[in-house]
Amino acid sequence: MKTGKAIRQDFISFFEEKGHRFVRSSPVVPIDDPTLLFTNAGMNQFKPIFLDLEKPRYKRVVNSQKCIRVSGKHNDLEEVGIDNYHHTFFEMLGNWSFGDYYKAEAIQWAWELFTDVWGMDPNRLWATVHHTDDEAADLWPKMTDIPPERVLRFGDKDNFWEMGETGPCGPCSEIHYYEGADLSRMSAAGVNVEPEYKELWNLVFIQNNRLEDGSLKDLPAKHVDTGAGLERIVAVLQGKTSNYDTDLFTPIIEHITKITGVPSSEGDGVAHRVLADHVRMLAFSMADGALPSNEGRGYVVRRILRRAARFGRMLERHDPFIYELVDTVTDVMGAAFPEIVEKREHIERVIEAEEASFGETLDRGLEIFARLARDLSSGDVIPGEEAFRLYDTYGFPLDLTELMAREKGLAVDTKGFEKAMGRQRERARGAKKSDVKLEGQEWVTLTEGESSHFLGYATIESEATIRKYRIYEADKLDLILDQTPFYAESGGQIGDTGTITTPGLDLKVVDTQKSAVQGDEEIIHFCEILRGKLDSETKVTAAVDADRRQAIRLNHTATHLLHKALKMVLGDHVQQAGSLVAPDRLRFDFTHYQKVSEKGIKEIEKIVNQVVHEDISLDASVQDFDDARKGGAVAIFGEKYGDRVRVVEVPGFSKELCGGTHVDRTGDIGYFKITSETAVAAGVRRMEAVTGNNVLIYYDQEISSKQAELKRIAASNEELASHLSSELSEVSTMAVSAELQRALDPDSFTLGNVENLEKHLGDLTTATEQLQKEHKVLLRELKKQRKRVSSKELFDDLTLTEIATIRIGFAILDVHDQDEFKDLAVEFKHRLKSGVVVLGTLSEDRPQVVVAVTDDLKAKLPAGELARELGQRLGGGGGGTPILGTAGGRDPSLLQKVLSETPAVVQHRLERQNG
RNA sequence: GGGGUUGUAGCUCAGUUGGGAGAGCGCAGCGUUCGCAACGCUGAGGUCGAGGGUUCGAAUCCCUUCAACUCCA
Repeated sequence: MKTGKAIRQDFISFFEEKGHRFVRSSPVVPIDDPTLLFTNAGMNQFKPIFLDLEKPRYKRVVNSQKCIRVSGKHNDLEEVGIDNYHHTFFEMLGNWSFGDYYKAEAIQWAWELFTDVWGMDPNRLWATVHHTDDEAADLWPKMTDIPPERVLRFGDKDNFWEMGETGPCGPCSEIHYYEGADLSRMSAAGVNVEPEYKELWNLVFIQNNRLEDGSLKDLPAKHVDTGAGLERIVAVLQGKTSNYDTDLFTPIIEHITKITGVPSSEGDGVAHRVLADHVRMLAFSMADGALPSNEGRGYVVRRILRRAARFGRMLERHDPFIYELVDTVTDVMGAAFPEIVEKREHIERVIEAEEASFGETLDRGLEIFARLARDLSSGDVIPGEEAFRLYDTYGFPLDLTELMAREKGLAVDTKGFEKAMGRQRERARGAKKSDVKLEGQEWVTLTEGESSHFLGYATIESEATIRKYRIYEADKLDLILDQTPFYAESGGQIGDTGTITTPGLDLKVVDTQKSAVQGDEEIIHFCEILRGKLDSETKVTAAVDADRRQAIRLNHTATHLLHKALKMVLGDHVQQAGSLVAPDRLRFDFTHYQKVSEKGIKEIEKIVNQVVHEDISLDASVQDFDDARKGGAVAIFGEKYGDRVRVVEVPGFSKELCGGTHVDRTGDIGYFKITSETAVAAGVRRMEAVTGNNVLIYYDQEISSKQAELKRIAASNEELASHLSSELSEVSTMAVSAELQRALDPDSFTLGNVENLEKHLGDLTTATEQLQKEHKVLLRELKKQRKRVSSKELFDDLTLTEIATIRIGFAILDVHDQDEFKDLAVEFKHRLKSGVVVLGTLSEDRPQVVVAVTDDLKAKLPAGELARELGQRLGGGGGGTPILGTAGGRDPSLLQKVLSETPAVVQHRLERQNG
């Protein structure tokens, strides 16, 4: 039996012998095509050639393309694993002619490969052509030995291929294979209808261009684009009816059986197929840089992983285990796709972390779903609101909810779900920062000519001419200049502030933004009028706030250094996910799947500070986008770049496409300090940092607040210790003061020396923690001591009386806290053996009462009821359980009186009960 | 940026119209045993995420805030 690996190689070798050039599969994550979530066909990487944007380097090409399909007309995620031939990840074998050979060769070679090389039974093969394509229909019997009656004609749906609404397209011709057991039952009527007829190879003849008006035009150059699913061909050649029974999948399925203990023959085998399929998709998407996240491509990855995890649970695996399968995927596919071998460890780690975090999410969701389903019976509909709550709050994907509902014979109100989702969208949109500021009043043109030329890389002050202005409030003015040193907010760097002046007008620039004005992108200066008013004068002096701009430059360069250091310490999966460069701090969001450890943060700081210390001179240059990328410059995904881009390089360290303003030398940054590390969303972390002088300010604030806290605790501990009689007090106060002395000693560090500041802050933190521990010990000791002393002596102070043979004891005491108060009442009650104890005290000048009743009397005289009565007499309230109640009021002078009324209250209660 | 959910013992979590903070597992000691596991007894371990407010009284109700998770943008 031929292996899948050999079959792939056969295909490539066959076409290489026919003069084709082998081209490596392009990444499954298309970086340069934001319109495409994943590479979903072999032609993706050749799209520019078909669109005539790029000249082909080779006229004949062969390849095996990694493809992912999770939605759209070709695939439905729900189908994957249910049947035997849908996949989220698969390989598309293809041969290509770019203006070279055409239909005759394509047809002849396809047939030759199938029947001669691979020895497929020609009696099982059928060909289809587009009903208008007489050329292909004639060629089939002519170029091959297929009988003419086995060439069938179909319409646009089956045999006309289009890339999109417009663009290159053409008729196609397919080869179908009948896999039924009984050849005599095979007939033309089954092709494109019955599942036993498998479409194996699609030969697309690109000869037309679809125009906007829907008409077709002939292309000057005709191309051949063919696609044959490797998995299906391997199934046919290995005599299997299921793709999952081929050697591309069986090692994975066996591995699943091994680690779950459930053979795929048990039940319908859906779970095994889903897992085997999904782990391939996960491994390949992650190898090419995708990461589970909550939007776009990353969200698709997450959904697939969650679907896999869900099916894993059907095999009784509730812990992360999918990541273990990656090993087998690399065994099967690694030779053809070395990237998954290289990235194996990374892939495993990401999958494991995501599995673990989803495990918790899933458990919660399953529980809520079970509760939901319990109240419903078969045929019922789960409300859209509930499905949405599962999704929105617990991250439980709708397709999972539907799946589980179907298992229980329930339906899901997906319309209601969509409605709830719509409301969510609206909320988010409504909260979006309004752009009202940029609309409103009309722009008035003062002078004509070039506008918004940015000078700010070289200078922060210049002469300029006002091009346009607009006034929307009496003292506010927006300006567009011919040229300006002001940087408009972009790439995370916030807009400059400063001044714009003429002899008759002083303006304060409060913000600078980029925006399209009458079709052109302009730099808009948002100004407040400090003095004068706009007259006919158009010449101005524009000056950026120099200190602020300088601080921004430090932070922006530091951001680049941080970005690179993160990649070095955490790995190449780190990608920028957002950034803010302000004068006082920088904020950097990036893709990473777990909290960055304390050690990692230190390491990152160290690397950045090392580069700062080396005082490297920066290079900035404008280059062609492609050259810049080839030179290794990092582009931010999702950012749009023009043909000409600015490249900012710290030679020997980092290189990024960036339009921002940077320092001249890394040494200008002075020092770099990370101030926080938090989560923004699952898979996205956020770091904040400060540079230069702000580092000192940061330490100053942190140290001051830590010192204040330390002093507060130290004072409190001393207060506690003074009440303690034991030796413990001396020991702890001594320890306290030693720590305190060291941490507060101003001579133990030198201001301006960052290492010392860092150490000092560390000392303060340790000292504070130490004192907090001691605080606990002291409190506990004090309580013990009080309890020992008080209970015996205070019992003697009780006033004892008897009402109807019930013993009543009451007293007013001094106590330190509520717990002690209650403890005493309980203890006194036990001493009485049978009876009622009522204690009163003043707490922060308010009367407090506790009532305790022994078990034998709790039915007759519930403590809570007595407390309620006493509380009312105190002008407050009360209540509690039958054995212990509390009460209180506001007027302290009432305490003595009310307490002495206790016997009367008991009497009253008993009388009411008897009467 | 805007929503939602969750923060209680080392871990997993209970905690009922607001009334003395709990269970299981784990940990320590003792007993049983030649020893281990198992078992029995005893014990330690909590700022109920933090800060305000309402109340006689808050883990519980209200507000603010922090953190984790999650969705939308």
